[in-house]
Amino acid sequence: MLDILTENFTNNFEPALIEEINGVGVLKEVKEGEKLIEIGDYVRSMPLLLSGAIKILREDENGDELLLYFLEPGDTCAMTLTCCLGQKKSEIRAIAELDTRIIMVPIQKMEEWTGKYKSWRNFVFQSYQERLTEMLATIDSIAFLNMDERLVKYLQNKQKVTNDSVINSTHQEIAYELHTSRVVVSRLLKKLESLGKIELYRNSIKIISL
Amino acid sequence: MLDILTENFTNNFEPALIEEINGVGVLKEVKEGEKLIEIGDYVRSMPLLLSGAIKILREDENGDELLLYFLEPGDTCAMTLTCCLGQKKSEIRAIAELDTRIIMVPIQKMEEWTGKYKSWRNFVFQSYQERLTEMLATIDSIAFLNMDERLVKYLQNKQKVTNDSVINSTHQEIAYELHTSRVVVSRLLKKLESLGKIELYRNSIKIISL
DNA sequence: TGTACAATGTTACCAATGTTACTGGCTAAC
DNA sequence: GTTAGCCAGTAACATTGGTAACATTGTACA
Repeated sequence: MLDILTENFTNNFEPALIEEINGVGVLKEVKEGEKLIEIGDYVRSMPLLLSGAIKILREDENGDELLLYFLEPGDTCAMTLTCCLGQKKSEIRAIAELDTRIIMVPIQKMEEWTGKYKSWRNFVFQSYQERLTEMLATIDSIAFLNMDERLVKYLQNKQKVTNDSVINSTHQEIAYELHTSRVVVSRLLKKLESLGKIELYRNSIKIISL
Repeated sequence: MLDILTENFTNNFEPALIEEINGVGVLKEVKEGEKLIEIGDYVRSMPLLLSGAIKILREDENGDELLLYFLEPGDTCAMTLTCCLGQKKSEIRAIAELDTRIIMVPIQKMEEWTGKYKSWRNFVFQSYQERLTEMLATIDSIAFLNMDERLVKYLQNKQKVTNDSVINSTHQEIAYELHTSRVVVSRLLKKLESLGKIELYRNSIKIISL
């Protein structure tokens, strides 16, 4: 695990900290589609993402979903931080977008390290910053863009995160994440296909150029 | 200033920290409507809000606005924190919603204190948490609610922040903050009035019960 | 007092999006 | 091979909210 850590976080963390993480952290592997955190869960440890990707979802009282953003290698979940510190329940759902490896660090350590390691503090602050920025981007999309533009952004984002120009999702799944209906997604995808920007197949979408 | 500080932040900060803030902080008074930060500004100091309220706005490339949330006494601007640390430009606009008093703290101090004072760290983390929570609430509103419900929330929020059941805004101003049009706001307000929930006057709205 | 202008009221219409319903194709499981 | 169920395409229609245009009212000020 020391190797993986050094490889992924060496730019940020001093060796002593890497050593400590290695001492208390627990490596966890999750399969694509597996749920990591459910809304209402209490969170007792903090994830450091080594490989793969995790999608963070919001849900309203009717069970309607909305994709907030993706976590990528080197990221941590700022929401989790706050949950840990405040002993609060999770406000979001986290699901592995790909097969993913994470290191789980107990909360107490995380608090101790903020006093002890400058690099850790910077890491935590940077994580918050990134999350706030992602949230702003999400707000921009919902507030200022039409559904067709949101769909394009969604596809681009998905391509980037999975590093694959073929997206293996059904229209229904996309509709959930954008909080719209399957019919609307089908309609807009068909339009994109007729413009030659994507190709549609059963259970998958091939991105040509967006 | 020491008095004001003790009064507003004594629950959070240890005396030594209050002392330090008192030493380097600069008291600033801003009038209602005055702009504190513009999108693209570099931010060099961090605001601690003593009294009044500040509204935080987002804008897209067309100049369309959207109200994100309000800062209230005891709050600080998490966006500013990240801007300071990362030497980034502001992503948001900040305007005094009421006559407001703030203490401006230089960035260098803020970084120093995160290593030195546990209470400061907690304050900063808590600020981030509150901001993330507010952003989630904003996302919920935009994504899951119709305009009539968003308008009601807006009015409730405004009432709470200003501590006044009379809202002194034009329909056009409300439309900007909700990112909709004046006609729509007028339409929906009229409906609320006919339901006996508000009373409409020129330049003001009186909230009866929402 | 009259004029100009800002704020609001109101209507008609349109575009975007959501909803419902039905179709046929594909595929896994038997 | 048959069947059941998921997936996608499509049409028809409903709803929400945005746009344009114009009328009316309130207010400041010449």
